[in-house]
Amino acid sequence: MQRASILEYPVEKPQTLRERIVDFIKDSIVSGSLKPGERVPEQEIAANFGISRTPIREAFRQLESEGFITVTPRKGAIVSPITDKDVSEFYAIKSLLEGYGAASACPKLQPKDIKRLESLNAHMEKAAARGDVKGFFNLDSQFHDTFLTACGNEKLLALVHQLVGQFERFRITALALPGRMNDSVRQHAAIVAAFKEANADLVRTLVMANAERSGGLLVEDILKERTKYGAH
Amino acid sequence: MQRASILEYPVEKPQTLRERIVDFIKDSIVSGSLKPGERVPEQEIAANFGISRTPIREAFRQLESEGFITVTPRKGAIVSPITDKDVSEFYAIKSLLEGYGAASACPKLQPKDIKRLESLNAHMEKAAARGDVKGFFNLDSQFHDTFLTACGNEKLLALVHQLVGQFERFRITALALPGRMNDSVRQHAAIVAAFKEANADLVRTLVMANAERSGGLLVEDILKERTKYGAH
DNA sequence: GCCTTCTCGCGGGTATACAATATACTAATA
DNA sequence: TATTAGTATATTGTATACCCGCGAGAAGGC
Repeated sequence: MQRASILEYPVEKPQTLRERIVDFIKDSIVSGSLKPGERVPEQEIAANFGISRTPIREAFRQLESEGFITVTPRKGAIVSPITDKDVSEFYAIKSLLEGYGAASACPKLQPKDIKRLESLNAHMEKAAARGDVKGFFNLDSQFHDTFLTACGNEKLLALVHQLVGQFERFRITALALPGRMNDSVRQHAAIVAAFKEANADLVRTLVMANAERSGGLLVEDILKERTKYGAH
Repeated sequence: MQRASILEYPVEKPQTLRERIVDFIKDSIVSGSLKPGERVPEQEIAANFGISRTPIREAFRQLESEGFITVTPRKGAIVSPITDKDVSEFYAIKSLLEGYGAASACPKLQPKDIKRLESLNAHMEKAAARGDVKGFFNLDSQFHDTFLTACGNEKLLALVHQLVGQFERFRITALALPGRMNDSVRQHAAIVAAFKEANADLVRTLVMANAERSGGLLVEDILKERTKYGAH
């Protein structure tokens, strides 16, 4: 039984094999090394990790519930395909939930929260300048989490996290679209200004616009890609 | 997410043992025979069903992801405790999602959908008159599903289903509060009228009010119960 | 030559055995 | 008597073996 000698994660290290497998597969899907529609055979993973199928099967159940993979009995698991409709629907929901969260957070936001938002956006501007999509993405997540946490609705926060986790690879694609990061920095600045004014309705509108813009651009991009492939 | 076990015709039974276990535990929790905080030992279930622990453990992973149980490694599973804060947060989110879904469905709703809504509400009125909470609940679910389906956002529908499934026992409690069913029938009538006018904003407002009223009354009731117990 | 059917093998579903850990209980000591 | 350390037991985590459904490919009939 190998113990603790596998791989040390920075902060929180999964305890059970199942959790490690869940993280591994999620990362593989999000990073793109596992593509939508691709099969995910239990035995192969078991062999690669040198473990039995049991923890892997349990990981599959969890990943299935969270929407990462699709399992058909007696046939096996594949990475869940995601269509432009899925993306479009996702952004509509994200926009709604974040808009509400932001508006709710508005009267509760502390000066230090505002400072944090400003600081994060400043860092995002730098990340945009050097074209650091991944860094920008992380800062952006923190930006949104700041007001989603402040709004106090923990279920909302958890729900948004679940959704964005599933669509992470698409959101990164959206940020990588030309000009999108700088665009987003400007939108964030407007959001912070609205927070300062404690204008909840404006905050909601701006936050929703931020999400919808990302979504709109991304769907457009996906359709363009599809047309390109369709022409071939 | 699994299909709702409520209105399901007994045509197709779950194929795998795991699915059967998932349904069984869900039903037990929703019906109240498994209480929040109560332990859910693998072995006991395995013995009762005369099967091994393997399918049960897989069912646990799924139930955990859907929020029904809470599993701590090497300690075991308990039915997820639900606080008044959870209920309050749930209704806030339900209100948001359904409000949006209703508003989106507004311009798309066909005459037959409106007729369906009216018919369902008429049946609800009868159910209310004879105090049939469970029947009312089923009709109410169909009522909401009608416009959530019409809105076309499948992810939204799935998300709402996941949430309401988890809070089913509380929603039934809410309906059982004195006068709530007749109250709800009146609210539904107003919603149908707004749909007929194709007034999307009004529809959204009314649908949100419908959810918030249930939530408010239920939280009130929970707090009252708690005070009562605290006095003992 | 094509279609049908049977068989076989791959892979997922389940059972069982074993390892590891948390909790309860006991006992010993201050 | 109270506290704590040690042990026993129960329960979860993991590994392995077996079973069976499903599809691919071979074999035989038309």
